Amino acid sequence: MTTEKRRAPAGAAVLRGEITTAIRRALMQELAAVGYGRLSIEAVARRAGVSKTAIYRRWSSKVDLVLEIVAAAAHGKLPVLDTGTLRGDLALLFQAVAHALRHPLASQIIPDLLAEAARNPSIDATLRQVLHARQQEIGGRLVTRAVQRGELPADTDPDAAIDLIVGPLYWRLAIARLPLTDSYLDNLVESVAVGLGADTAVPRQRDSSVVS
Amino acid sequence: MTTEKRRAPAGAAVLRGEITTAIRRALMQELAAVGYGRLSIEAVARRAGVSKTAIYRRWSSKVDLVLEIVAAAAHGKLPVLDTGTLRGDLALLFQAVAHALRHPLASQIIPDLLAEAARNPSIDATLRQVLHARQQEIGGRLVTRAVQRGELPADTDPDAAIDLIVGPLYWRLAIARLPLTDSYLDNLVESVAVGLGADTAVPRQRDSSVVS
DNA sequence: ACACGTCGGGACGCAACCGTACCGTCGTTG
DNA sequence: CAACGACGGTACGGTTGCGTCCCGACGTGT
Repeated sequence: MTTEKRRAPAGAAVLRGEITTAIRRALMQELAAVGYGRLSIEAVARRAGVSKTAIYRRWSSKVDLVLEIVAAAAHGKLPVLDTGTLRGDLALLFQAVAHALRHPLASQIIPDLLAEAARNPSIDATLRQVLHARQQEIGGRLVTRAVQRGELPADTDPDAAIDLIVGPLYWRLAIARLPLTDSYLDNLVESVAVGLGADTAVPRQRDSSVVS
Repeated sequence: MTTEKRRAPAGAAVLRGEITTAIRRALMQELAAVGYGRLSIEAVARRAGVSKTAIYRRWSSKVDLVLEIVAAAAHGKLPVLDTGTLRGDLALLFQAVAHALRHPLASQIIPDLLAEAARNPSIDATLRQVLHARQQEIGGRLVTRAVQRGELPADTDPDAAIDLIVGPLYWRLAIARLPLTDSYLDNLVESVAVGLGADTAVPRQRDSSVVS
């Protein structure tokens, strides 16, 4: 390999970032429009206003393209949350999830890819990495802190808690596609908190409320 | 139209039920294998061991085929439930849903079609008819009876209740694809019941910092 | 026994897409 | 300033699937 002796690409021989950006945007739109199953490279190229070669020079195949872009888009989303109370954490988490799923692109792409993950190991692995792992981490932290505060029983199952936290919101936004109001979110916070095992009603702190 | 004067088809000129059945089965398998997006009539015909014509004689297009068969398969599933208690109703409903989603075919087909419904009005309408409407009906009845028994507050929002009931189980089975144990279901029944506003757990005192 | 008429099967034309090879273009580097 | 070399775009063969048409086969009703 004489790669060391060749000079680095420069000038017109370097990838133009604007075109890469256009491909990314077109892919997301196309993914939302037709889904992963019907996704075609040619359609992405048409929508982006570039040639197929421009895509194949950057990614080797359809899965590569989708995985890289989706992973990048889903990375660094949810914030670190520590409001001091279980209900505060839940409210913040729900706001973040709701905001993410309000994007029409996300609300169409995510269910589609989750369904595709059931039959495509590569997609499954990537989604588990960027979505599930992240949710488990955040949910696990949320539960752990709540247990430490004494808001939840010590034997709370983190996985079950995540189901209870994420399930209802995901169902409403991504499946049933019903509107989401502030009062609904408030009620959901209370329902989930109580369902997890927290004391009912107004957050009367039992003792020291400041734990950080 | 002289259809009245023509005699009815008979003998070899009548649809053979065995072939119709083979097509149905092949469609479900193919749908689970490649999803609605990539579904092809030819693949269904190959898998069923019949000719394309056999399919086109029965259904006019791909959407017709999928909609008719899926609607039929999803029809008459969930039982009428009235166990006398909210927790009993929930346990029974969860058992039914879990049983339905245990079928690998269903657990792959349903999320796929739900995702496809976001962009295909025909599928959306059909699914709302056979799934959502049914769930809303059952969930609504469950809530109504619980309210009448005094187990739930009178102002319980049926839609929100359905999110809380169906969401966690659907998430675990269809999205996260984690295993489902009896103890998990028991805990889920209790969590959902309490989350909906029912009195906590076994008639212990609400002090219950120790919950097992 | 015969005619009826739909059956399932194979073949065809058409369209879309994949992945690649080739072409002229263009900016940087020596 | 000239050569380098990857750039974006077009064209191409191969593959797959759609929807339709024609064919012989076959079982019932007259």
